[in-house]
Amino acid sequence: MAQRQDNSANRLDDAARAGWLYYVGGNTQDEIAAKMGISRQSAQRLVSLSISEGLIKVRLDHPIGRCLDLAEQIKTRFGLSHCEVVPSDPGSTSSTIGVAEAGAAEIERWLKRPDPIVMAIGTGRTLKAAIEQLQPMECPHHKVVSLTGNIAPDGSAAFYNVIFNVADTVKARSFPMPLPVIASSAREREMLHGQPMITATLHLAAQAHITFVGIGHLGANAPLLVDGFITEAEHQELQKAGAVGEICGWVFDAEGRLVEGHTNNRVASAPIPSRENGLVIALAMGANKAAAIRAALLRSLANGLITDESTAATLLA
Amino acid sequence: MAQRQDNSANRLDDAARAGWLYYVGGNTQDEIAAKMGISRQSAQRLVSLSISEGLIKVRLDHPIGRCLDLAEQIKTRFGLSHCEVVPSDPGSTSSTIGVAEAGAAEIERWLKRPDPIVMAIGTGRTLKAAIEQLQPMECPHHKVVSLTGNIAPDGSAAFYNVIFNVADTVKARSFPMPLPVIASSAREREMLHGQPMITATLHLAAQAHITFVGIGHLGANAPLLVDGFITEAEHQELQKAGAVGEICGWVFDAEGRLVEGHTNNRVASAPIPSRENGLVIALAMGANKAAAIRAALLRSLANGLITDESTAATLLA
DNA sequence: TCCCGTCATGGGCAAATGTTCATCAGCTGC
DNA sequence: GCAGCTGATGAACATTTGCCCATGACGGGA
Repeated sequence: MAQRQDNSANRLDDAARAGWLYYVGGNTQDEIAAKMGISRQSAQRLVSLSISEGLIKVRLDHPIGRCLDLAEQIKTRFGLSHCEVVPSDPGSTSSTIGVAEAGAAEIERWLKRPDPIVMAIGTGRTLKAAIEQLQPMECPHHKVVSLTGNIAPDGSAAFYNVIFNVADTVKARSFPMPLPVIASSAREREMLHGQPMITATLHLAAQAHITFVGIGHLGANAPLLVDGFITEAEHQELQKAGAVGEICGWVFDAEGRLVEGHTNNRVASAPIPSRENGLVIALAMGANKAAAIRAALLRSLANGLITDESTAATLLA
Repeated sequence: MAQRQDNSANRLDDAARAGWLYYVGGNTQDEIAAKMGISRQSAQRLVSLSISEGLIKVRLDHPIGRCLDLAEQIKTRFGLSHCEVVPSDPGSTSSTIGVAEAGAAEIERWLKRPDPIVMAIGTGRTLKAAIEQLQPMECPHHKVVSLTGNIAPDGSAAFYNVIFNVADTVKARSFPMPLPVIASSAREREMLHGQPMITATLHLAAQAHITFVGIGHLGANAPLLVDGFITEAEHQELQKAGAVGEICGWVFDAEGRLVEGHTNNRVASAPIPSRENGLVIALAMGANKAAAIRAALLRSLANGLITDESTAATLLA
């Protein structure tokens, strides 16, 4: 067992070393093989392992003119405090590519501040992808608070709740919400929210200086539905009620108005923190989310956005 | 002029976009060429431009990354051909931890070579610890030669002379030096070195392709003193003469110059093999050795180093 | 003890990448 | 208007990389 762990730890060490030699040191795989005393094929495997394990992180440090233009236009059109547009890869089917990296960079910028801040974190695939790009750092002076419950309907941990990942990576004090994401009734929600610890966490969330949220759509394969937070019937009801998107489970229509009744009566998430006193940045891209994003921005459910070029163009069209 | 700026800005924009598609998007250069409507060669040039312009930032998220960075800095600063930095264990008081293992790995890499080589070996605690980590192997085609005598002042075998251990473990032909470490006089040294077998061994040592040495300090509890190779009086004289360290008994000052006279007149060790034609790797770590290590590297008494993170940081400070 | 599944290894090959070189467009100065 | 220079371009070639596969080592279980 110890042997096993040694081996796998060594393997990662080796992968890191190979990845460093390759990407930072600029060696060829042959050179790496020679330096590490292994075959070229093994070196290749280590290099590729260093990528697949996420040891190597690549970031682009240059604002592309067109993206800057789009960002500026979106800021003006929707009255945002912050907007970032990353290049699109027309061929890629990834729904987070680029936005995750840019989101991570923005989160890091906030965490690097020496003065203590409260950062609120939503949930979702995009946010999770962003968190995975975070650089490990030491931020014991910041507080990171989750806006959503971390219990899935089947009782397991909600997979896309990322508060623990964040806290682990940046060593900040974390405030999860030990709640279901959507309660079984309005009554239950009130009861849960009445618990002193939850109340305190909700209070903290409301004070967040900076918030990062994902935006979910409510079309076919809506994340809320796929992840089992709502039933097929509820999904159809919500669609019938005009719902186009959701943030932390809070469902809104094409004008960005929260849908009255339905699941919104039972969502146990904290309200989206104030956009008057703080910055709420949404991370979202993709044609199928465009309507949801536009709606959220119209009513200022978020006052910041990180998206990609083609989504930005769609929003402006 | 405006035109010029536009062009160069566009070019950087394109470079950024190409670099992004390549590194973040994972496209091939052919795909980038197609998407951007340029030839593959142009795409290649843009990608390479994005690197040379520093637009693309690669980061390695692994403790080992810091070590590799330090190693690179030390190589540059001291003009070394080889440098390896192992992670420090802040809690450990061992003076060889990590370095011994890394040294053993490096020795093994050399011994794995199919073409015959001459490996010279110094002496000391660190080196002994490294040898103990060696994997048994069959290397009858290599020669291992000792740089130092193996007779302690009291006539016993010098404890930290490791040539026999090496030879045993790797089954190489070994060439020990049946001499005292420090002769009783310069005359005696000349006489001893005049013996045909010794002369042959010294000649062999001078040709070493690869040499591993330890570095000793000359502060309190200097190994030379503790092991009885020099007297308390000699120790004080050496310190007064500015000595800060020694390699194989050859004492040098803070600039890495061999101290004239004193014990250096009587040291029976072979001279340190050529750093022009071969690689001389020093294994050393620890705050109390830092001055000695720095001195040795400044004058290129060694052109390779294996050390630990905190020592590396000290060397660069 | 032996069998079988798992996994690392290195050979071989196709794809991708990097480099060199001849060419050519566009600009500068005469 | 023209020679000369600079820098971009793509063809051709050399190198490097990614991947598949046969092989063999290792470990767990019958």
